[in-house]
Amino acid sequence: MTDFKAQPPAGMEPTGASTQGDSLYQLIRDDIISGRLQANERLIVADLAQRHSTSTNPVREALQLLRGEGFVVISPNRGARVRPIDQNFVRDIYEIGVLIEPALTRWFVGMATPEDIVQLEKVQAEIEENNFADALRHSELDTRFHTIMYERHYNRHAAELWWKHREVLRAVSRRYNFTLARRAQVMREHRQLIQFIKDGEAEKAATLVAQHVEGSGRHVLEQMRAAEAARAG
Amino acid sequence: MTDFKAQPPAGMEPTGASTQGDSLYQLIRDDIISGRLQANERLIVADLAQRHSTSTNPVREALQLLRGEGFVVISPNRGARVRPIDQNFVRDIYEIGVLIEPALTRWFVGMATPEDIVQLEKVQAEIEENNFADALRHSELDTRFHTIMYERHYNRHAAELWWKHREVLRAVSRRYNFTLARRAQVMREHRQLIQFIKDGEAEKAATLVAQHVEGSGRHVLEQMRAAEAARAG
DNA sequence: CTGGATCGGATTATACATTATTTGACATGG
DNA sequence: CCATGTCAAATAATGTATAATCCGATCCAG
Repeated sequence: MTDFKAQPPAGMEPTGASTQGDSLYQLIRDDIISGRLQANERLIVADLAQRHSTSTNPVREALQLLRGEGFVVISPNRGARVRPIDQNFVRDIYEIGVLIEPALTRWFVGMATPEDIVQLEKVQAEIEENNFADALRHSELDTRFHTIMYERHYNRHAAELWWKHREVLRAVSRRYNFTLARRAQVMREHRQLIQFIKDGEAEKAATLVAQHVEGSGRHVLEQMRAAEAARAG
Repeated sequence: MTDFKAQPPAGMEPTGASTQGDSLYQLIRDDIISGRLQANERLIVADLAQRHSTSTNPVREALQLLRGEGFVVISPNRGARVRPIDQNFVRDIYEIGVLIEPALTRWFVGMATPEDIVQLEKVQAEIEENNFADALRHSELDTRFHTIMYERHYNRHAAELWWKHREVLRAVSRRYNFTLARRAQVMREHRQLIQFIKDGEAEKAATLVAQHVEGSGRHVLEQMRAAEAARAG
């Protein structure tokens, strides 16, 4: 049984935080993602420090990190607030993905070894086997699939950017389900992608990935819209 | 006399820092850019606090900010170091620019008003008038030129990313001169770009911008290589 | 509506405790 | 003698605690 916790691409943890700052970052981020913290809610340093029984310094550090990832907005002298993860936010990130991922893919096609293909096929087999039964697991596997392609890219900046965005998107989409249509499409595109990589069809692979990411974004945005409509109606 | 200090696109200061943290950020960043701080030099919190006569807290904050912009590398329990702004670093950033800027441009072409065109032409006129005589001024004007195109883009993430990268690149290229060939090319491309925008030729404008950014990156990298060779030889 | 008074909380300043890393003296095995 | 390993002191990072200031928002009297 393979574990299916998504790992950040080798040698690129989001670090820059100290031990405690880092775990605080995790905790607060989870609170934001899970919705325990409302959108736009104020994040009061003293409160957070007390709630997690630390002093204020680590809290500030964690907030800075969260700001960097886009989960929190800080305005000088007015403190931090939970960033509302709204449709615009998600759209922005997907759009950047549509621009960057094809480039990462194009490079990967030129560099892929037979072992890489085996890896991809193995993960894809797991995805098919799981067949969306366990949503969380699907998310992790899907992330692993793309990580295999991107993690060795020479452009560390681009790969890092991708990973950061990926984490946000994973957090968001965790709240929704895949429609049947989307499930079929994901499978189709992954299989097709593997084929293109095998054939060394860099351009086709890149185009496909652009579609894949865009489709994924469109799907999540639909879900968000639907959920919002439900809430309003 | 227009001032030619490059302004961040409206409503998007990179900050999130407090007054003092912010000015420290500026100061340290300048020290890094100007070379007063060596590559990989350790940034000791207590020292910096003393040098700038503040306490350690704002210094920590400033370092976090600098880390976010890529000027500083922080490793847990080992503190902060000046990030060597090497060729890979610069290449990575330009490559991302080549992916993102064309998309921003494409949108701008569809949205540009006559006033925008006037603005662009005015800045371009200033650029031509200055004709690279004052390098710093050229840099600011060139930045302003592109800011006009990007600052109103609906994708705030993308625009912000562009701006952050722009600041780094401006810092780096400040150290070098434009070759004659590059000067001519920049002028040509700007003029051509304005024309495409006037004609509503979004695709052509996008392609041209990709070239423009790539050319700019290539040029800076050449300079860096040359400088390094000179240092070694 | 306008100019303070007030309040919450961010920001800054200190001082100190704790912990991890680095350094250099010294010892040991080859 | 040199390479390697060990250990303790020195160095800084990190975390805690507390107080002083400063800023922005709100309330209130005029």
